Amino acid sequence: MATSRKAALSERPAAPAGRRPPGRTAPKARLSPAERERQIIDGAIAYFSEVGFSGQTRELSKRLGITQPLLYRYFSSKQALIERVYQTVFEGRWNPAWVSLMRDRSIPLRERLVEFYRQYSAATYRPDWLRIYLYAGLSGPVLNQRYINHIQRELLPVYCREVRHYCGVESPDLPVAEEEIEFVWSLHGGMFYYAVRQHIYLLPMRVEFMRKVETAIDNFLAGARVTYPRLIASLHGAAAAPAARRRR
Amino acid sequence: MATSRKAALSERPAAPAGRRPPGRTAPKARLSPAERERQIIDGAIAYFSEVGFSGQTRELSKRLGITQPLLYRYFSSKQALIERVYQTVFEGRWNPAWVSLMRDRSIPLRERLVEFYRQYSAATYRPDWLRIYLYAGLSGPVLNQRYINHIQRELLPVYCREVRHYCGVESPDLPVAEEEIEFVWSLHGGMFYYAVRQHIYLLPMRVEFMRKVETAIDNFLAGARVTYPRLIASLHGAAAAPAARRRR
DNA sequence: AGTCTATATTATCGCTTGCTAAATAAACAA
DNA sequence: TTGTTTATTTAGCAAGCGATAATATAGACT
Repeated sequence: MATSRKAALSERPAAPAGRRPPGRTAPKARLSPAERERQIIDGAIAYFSEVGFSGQTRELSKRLGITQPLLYRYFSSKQALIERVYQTVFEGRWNPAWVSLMRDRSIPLRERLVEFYRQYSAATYRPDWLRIYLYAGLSGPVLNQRYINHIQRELLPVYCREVRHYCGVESPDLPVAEEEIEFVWSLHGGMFYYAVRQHIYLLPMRVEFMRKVETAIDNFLAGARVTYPRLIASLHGAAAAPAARRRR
Repeated sequence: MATSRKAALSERPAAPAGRRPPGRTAPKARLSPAERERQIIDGAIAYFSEVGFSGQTRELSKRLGITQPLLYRYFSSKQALIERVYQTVFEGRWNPAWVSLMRDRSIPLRERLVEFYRQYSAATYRPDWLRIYLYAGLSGPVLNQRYINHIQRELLPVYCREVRHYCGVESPDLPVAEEEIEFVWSLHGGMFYYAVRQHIYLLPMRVEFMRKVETAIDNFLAGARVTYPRLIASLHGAAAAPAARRRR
């Protein structure tokens, strides 16, 4: 990400590379393939997130300060570049430490959730990520399915077990049910839609994000104290009956 | 443009249905301008919601069973057609009765909310609406801003006052604050994201929508009983202090 | 029927777009 | 220096696209 900023700054050099002062980063001249590739990907993320994937390769190359055929030396087709953009954005911004954070019972659950959304929003609730995420979803569900499934398998079950613990209804033997996953999706969805309103619809947000996060988490947890035990009980009733039968 | 206006004006009793070759449904015959226009718009909604607004007019006309130049007899440009699609989708599916429903205290608030989401989801949480809504937001924020502002001004303040009533903290003099609006957005956002996962990402939803709605509303209201009075109190503290001074 | 008007089609223009081949020039090795 | 390599540019094709003018024809009216 720091690299993306750096690359963005080095756009639009004036002089057509004539000489190369030693020790100075030449703005436009020959770059090493790795460097150039990186620059193209970063530029493509910025460009496509702005105009969508129907944006033209000529305009992209113009913004990069290179000619359009050069793109095809590094990517065999526009589609190949697009898929590289997807991959970079989706796989590059997930932090596995978030799962550990969520599991860390030395911190009150409320604070864990607040801290998680602070970090998660800093990584993904940004215009480029959100726009590419939505463009991707509209052009084909596969990548978003993978992303959602990742969250649903890695993060949310932990989330659920911690909410169980918080509500005093720990059932280590009872696997996390779909109803529970869906239950915590509600909280997550509220945050996501805030980000969409802010960064995609560009609405003036009159309540700061972290303040909203705290309010939403407080309400979620206060409600969970009441409704989560009921939810677990209904699952026990439905799931434990056959299990009990098996036990006999 | 002139042609499309003119065509729209000559809105004859439509359905000329009398002149049909006996025993054979004429597939491609001349239609009245109103009929043809309607057909094009409906086809455009289906087509663009599927492939996005960069879809080609030739392919659209093919699906409609007409030739491509005919589109230009009814719409001066592709952009004009697109804007007509926006207008039809966004303005055509909002039901003002939802506001009255939300205000109807002869029904318990929980049931009002459930019923609202039953109706609202039937109208808007559908692939075509959601896709056009997202495509629109990505190509420019104006229309979505208008839609969100509509919800935010017409529906959510009512929503908030009913939640106040539910939580026993009615303050008719205290205008609905931004914090309260944002508070109820959380609930709404959770529903929206469910719809996106279902209809855009095409994920297998293992908890039925209305069941999720009930769980989410129950949790929202149970939490509100605890947190909403605190929220209102903090607003009173901030807003009523000057008012109290005035009272003296 | 025959006439006329507006609907619909055929043919095509001009521009854009993804992509490629050949030419150019910067870096490097001898 | 000279030669080799390869990053980069110049030039351009072929298909696709929005849009228009000219032409044909369905259907209403007398």
